[in-house]
Amino acid sequence: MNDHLALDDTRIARPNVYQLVADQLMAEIVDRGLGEGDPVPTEKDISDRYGVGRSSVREGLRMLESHGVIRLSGRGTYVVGSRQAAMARALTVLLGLGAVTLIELHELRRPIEMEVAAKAAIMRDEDDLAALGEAIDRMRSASDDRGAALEADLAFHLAMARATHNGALIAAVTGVREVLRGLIRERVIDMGEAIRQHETILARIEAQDAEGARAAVADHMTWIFDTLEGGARA
Amino acid sequence: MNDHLALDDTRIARPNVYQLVADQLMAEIVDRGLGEGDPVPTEKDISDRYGVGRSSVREGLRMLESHGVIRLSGRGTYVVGSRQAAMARALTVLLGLGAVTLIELHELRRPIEMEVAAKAAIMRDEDDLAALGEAIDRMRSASDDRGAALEADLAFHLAMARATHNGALIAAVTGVREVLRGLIRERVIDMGEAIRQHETILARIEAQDAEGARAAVADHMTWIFDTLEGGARA
DNA sequence: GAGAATCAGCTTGTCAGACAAAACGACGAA
DNA sequence: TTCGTCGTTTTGTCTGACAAGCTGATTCTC
Repeated sequence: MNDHLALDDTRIARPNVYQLVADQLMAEIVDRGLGEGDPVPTEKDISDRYGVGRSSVREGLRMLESHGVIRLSGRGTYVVGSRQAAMARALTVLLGLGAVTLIELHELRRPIEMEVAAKAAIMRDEDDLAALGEAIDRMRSASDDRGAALEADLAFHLAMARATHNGALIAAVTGVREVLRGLIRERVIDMGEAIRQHETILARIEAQDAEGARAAVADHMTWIFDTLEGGARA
Repeated sequence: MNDHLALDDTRIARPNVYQLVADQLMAEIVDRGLGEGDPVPTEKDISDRYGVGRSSVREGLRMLESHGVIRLSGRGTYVVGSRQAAMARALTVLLGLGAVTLIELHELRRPIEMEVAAKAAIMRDEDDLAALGEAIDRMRSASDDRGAALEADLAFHLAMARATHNGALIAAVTGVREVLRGLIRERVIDMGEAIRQHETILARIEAQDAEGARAAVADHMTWIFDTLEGGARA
């Protein structure tokens, strides 16, 4: 009731209550250091504490939910969502709008993964190497279960992103991974060759050979692209 | 050990009405080919046509609004938003959550811009070259107005992305650009040097020299990073 | 007749209340 | 201890209400 703003000069828009609720709630999540799965206050709680109607609270919650900042637990209450979900949501929207195709998305993925490999070679620690090795082991042991093998494949790329210790690269790889997951699942992939390529990449990262890792991932991306595009011809 | 089925795949999710409204409305925008600024049906119209309450319609609208798919026109009604807004929104959320820092974002930007330059050198047509040249001209003529010069700088990078004719690269550059705009605006930049670097990049693109363009952008990104990081020490 | 003032209507913003469905928690019974 | 019951809590959804801002038509004034 104390909002008295001048709106003629710049693009300053009078903030809506639902927007304020969303901003405030996000600040609260960050300030309290809430992590994935931690409970979010109930609608009534927020409504009472901020002195706003439940409709406005729900609209604010929808904004956070659509970015994956919060999600509905199976039991009907809200909890904090994944920290990197926002990128995947945005890419899904762009695909839905037809502003981006899967081929184009792969052309964006390629330079990102190459940079990730180079940076991972420099920044990786022992835990990162262990995670990368474990992902390859899972690819080997699950070579008869295509679904599990592909999950292990994706886990390798995520572990490589984590090894960079760069949040933006992790978010980008995670987002692209989520969106491509459905596409890749339908393709027939030569798992033996995939494992060999991942081993090469890991060897370069282990040797802290940034340019070697970058080149190995470049080859890997080219191979994946050819595989996917060949299957996509229909 | 993880042999039981992941519940993600088999989970039965009863769709919420607001989610259905958001999906349906987005499908309607795509099917009708609505572009930026085109009007979106009113809340009452949607409510009547879908036979759902206005609350649910508003919650669905909030989901689309938070991704930039729709926005409020100055005149109080909804219109279709920018096609690439979703990426910028996602990055803003990630920054707000503290999952990404501006330095990390720049480390993501660098390989993307390099790939953009290389691809632009191959894909560019005459219109693209004209747009790139015009952006540099605007940088020159506005060298006394720092705000206008920076806008022209950003316009150059956007024109370069457009020259790739790849929606994913355009969205990525646009998103990063929007988020970095605020940061860059506060920094003192040597405009003469910036113009020289842009001219070098354009010359390589014009010559269809993909690797030369990539290297020129790499130098440009390194220079920008040093400038920003120097100013960020506080 | 031309222009200005007014007024009715539409659209969004916000709140309050109502009820159903699902889940939780406490409490007592077997 | 285990199980079933029942009241409470929380989300999902709809309806109704009113304020504020804008649009467009009508009416009034010169």
